[in-house]
Amino acid sequence: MTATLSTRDRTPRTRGENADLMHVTIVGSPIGLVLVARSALGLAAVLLGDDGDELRQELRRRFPLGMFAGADPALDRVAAKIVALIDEPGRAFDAALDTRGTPFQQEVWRALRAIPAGTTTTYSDLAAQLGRPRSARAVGAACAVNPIAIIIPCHRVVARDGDLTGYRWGVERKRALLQHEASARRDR
DNA sequence: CCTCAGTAGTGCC
DNA sequence: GGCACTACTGAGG
Repeated sequence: MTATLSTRDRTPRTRGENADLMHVTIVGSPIGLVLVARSALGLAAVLLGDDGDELRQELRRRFPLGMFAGADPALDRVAAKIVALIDEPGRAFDAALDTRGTPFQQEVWRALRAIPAGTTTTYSDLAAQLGRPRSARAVGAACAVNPIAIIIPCHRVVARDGDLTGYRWGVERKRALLQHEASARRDR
């Protein structure tokens, strides 16, 4: 089927170029700091890290022309939901997303959202699922630039041999997320 | 354990 | 259009 993108479709060169305003906040969580950015269209970034300045730099790298403002009530609610989702991975998250990427990236990110908490898939399985069985490496590259951690659960993709391979925000964080999701599922 | 080739998508020139 | 990157994978040493 043809991908009908519910979010804005941008070419690589224009990614992040619109200079719209985003509200930004940084909150603490069991896995470190979480930067949350929200545009008028929805959640635009969830970045993980240990240092607030580094998180702000990463946000700037991803949205070179973005204009950033402090927290607002809608953003606070979304941030609280995200932290809750880290604690209870099975929880639903229904807020709108403003994902910006190439059509291929959008496809990959959409597929990632269908991976249930407590389970994993592999880069090659995901590629096959998208009808591109030889694109495992490209899938990995798309995961690596996922702008919305946790909500787009790229941490649930592992190598075919079970190795965690990589995680934009640290393999140790990926391991922690997966272990917590596995145990949360057992507890149900 | 290692290297290597084949591979698709992306970004920079 | 070219070229050098990847969070890949399977084969071979």
